[in-house]
Amino acid sequence: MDQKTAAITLTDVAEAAGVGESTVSRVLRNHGSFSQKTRARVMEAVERLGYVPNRIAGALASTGNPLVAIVVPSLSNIVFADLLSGITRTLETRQRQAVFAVTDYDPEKEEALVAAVLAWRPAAVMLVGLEHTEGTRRMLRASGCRIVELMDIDGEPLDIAVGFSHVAAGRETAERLIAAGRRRIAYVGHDLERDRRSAKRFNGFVEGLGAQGLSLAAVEICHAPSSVGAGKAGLAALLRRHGDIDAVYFSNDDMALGGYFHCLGTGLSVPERLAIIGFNALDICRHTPQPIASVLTPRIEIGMRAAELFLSDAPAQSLDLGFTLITGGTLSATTG
Amino acid sequence: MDQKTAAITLTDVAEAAGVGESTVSRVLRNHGSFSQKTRARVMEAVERLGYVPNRIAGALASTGNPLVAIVVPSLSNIVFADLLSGITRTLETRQRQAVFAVTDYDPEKEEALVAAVLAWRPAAVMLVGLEHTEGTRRMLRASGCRIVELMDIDGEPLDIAVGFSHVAAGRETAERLIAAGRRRIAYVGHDLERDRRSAKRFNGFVEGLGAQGLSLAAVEICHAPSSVGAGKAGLAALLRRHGDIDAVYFSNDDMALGGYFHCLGTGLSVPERLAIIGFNALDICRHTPQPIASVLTPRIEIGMRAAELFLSDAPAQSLDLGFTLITGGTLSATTG
DNA sequence: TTGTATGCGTTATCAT
DNA sequence: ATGATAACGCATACAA
Repeated sequence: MDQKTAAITLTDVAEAAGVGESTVSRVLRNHGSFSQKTRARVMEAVERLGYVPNRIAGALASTGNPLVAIVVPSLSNIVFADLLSGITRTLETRQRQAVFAVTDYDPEKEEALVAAVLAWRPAAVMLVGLEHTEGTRRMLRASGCRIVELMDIDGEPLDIAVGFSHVAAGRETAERLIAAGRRRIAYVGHDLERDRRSAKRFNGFVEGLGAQGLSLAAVEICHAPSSVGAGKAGLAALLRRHGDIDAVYFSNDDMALGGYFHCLGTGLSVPERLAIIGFNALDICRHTPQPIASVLTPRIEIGMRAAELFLSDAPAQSLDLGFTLITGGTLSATTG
Repeated sequence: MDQKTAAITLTDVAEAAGVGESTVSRVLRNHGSFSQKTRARVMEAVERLGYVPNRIAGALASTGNPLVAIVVPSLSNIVFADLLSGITRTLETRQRQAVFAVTDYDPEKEEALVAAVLAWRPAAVMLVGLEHTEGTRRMLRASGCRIVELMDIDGEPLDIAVGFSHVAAGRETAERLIAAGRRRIAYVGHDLERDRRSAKRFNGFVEGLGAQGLSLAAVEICHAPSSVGAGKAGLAALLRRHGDIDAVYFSNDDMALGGYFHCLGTGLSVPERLAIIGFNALDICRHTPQPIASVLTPRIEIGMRAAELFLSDAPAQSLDLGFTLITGGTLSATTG
């Protein structure tokens, strides 16, 4: 059932066109020289036979592999989907094919998956974050292919890194909250051990508070992936213990959205009684009755720039694409 | 910089272990027979040299290709991310690697991308929906690989189809709205030409209304991809023209969420004045102050089952995984 | 149990 | 401009 029609090959085309194999190869890749007449004959044969070049064979024979490996922690978070979009959009323009894998935020699994994709001898492997197991780092370095670490620049990249500083994002969020007059500030977050970047934001946030002589009034951590439900439950739990807080920093917008829904449901006035700020500036949060304050991260652009750097054979570097605080709405709409 | 360390090959390992190449190959794939002693020597050499098998060469040499191609319309919709998760999760257990591409809902682009992935001679290509260009269908059939069409079973599959009936989903939604006592029913949707499945739901919905002697009281279409913003603007526009409708069917949950936010923002009471129902049952919509009525679609399961069918070499078939109406909340919480 | 040789479908290097 | 031919790195008969 599989090979009903014995796959037709370059050789078949060459024969049908009455030319040599290398000629067909040259015509198809538009590389080297050939007359327009032979070109026409070759193309005719290709059309007639419905020939589809075998890239596996091509990749083996040629030096450069057109495959690019992408390894992300998750797909349920829109952030990584955006990243993927940016990357593939750029890759397509250069005939590159993406092979990808999902780690579920597990460093060991990441190591296994990196090993798996490396077996395809990709021209580059793009992965999220700067934290990897020693084994992962070793394999990556030994592979000789380009390595692109995405979304984070707080640390030493293996080769190319494209992202922004999560520590700075956390710190600036704290500063903004304080500038808005908030003092009893809490944090509601998710699994900090697995999501290293949210941990960095948390640290930056605490540091930002400390710089102004403040400390966290309360912390609620949900030991699970971020989700709207977790944010909602997290804020509810936190308020039960600390009814007096006046602002909450959520580990990301999914969590913040849940918190906001909790307030809507219980009639807690936002931002008067409680300010809310998240992270990522998801599209959804721009359309809630009150837009949710957040930090806009250039995810698609990160993906695109990362792919471009690799495609243009750029030197090793750490590229900071920054972020943008978006306030108003659930923070200081009227507090100034 | 690329090939600083000349990639080490099977031959190198064989030499280092003092055995033949085929022996190394057998040991590594745990296939055929070999003594434990040689096995140890081979593994030692593999470890020492840091050998990573070249799957490109392996795929070319062996008959079966471990690559599976996945072509989806978009990534910004969680639905497809879920689908991907389900597929890759299952594929991983069998050492299959996914190559993927995004069509942006463009049939022509789909054709080009299918051609591109086919060049990798995948064991299967999985794509969304049953509608494809004639060219796409021809290529797919000629390829001889397994074809898995996802998310839709309203039509003739090329090989395997796994999904549910969108027509039925639309029809049942209409029935439920009517059963809840709604009569002045409207529709707010997005780009029906590109998203064929939402068009099918729309048709089923209209048919469902017609069966009860009703017809659509108003329709608002946004000629763009679905989004929260579009849903919000769409409902606002619709209510401006038709203030008397008592229920709205949204093309999906992103749109419905936007509509719901519009109601929250303007104080329109839901579901008393206006019932809202969407499609997909996104996680977010389970946590809004009122859960948004919707149709739960088994996206992850569709991905998993699809991968399983292909892996188990199942015969051509159309597998209906159904859907589940979730009401309450924004529909008939008290209307009975 | 193990090694040798052939082939997979290209690309690339040479001649011609 | 074109055609042999040797890699590419592995799997797989087939022999030993």
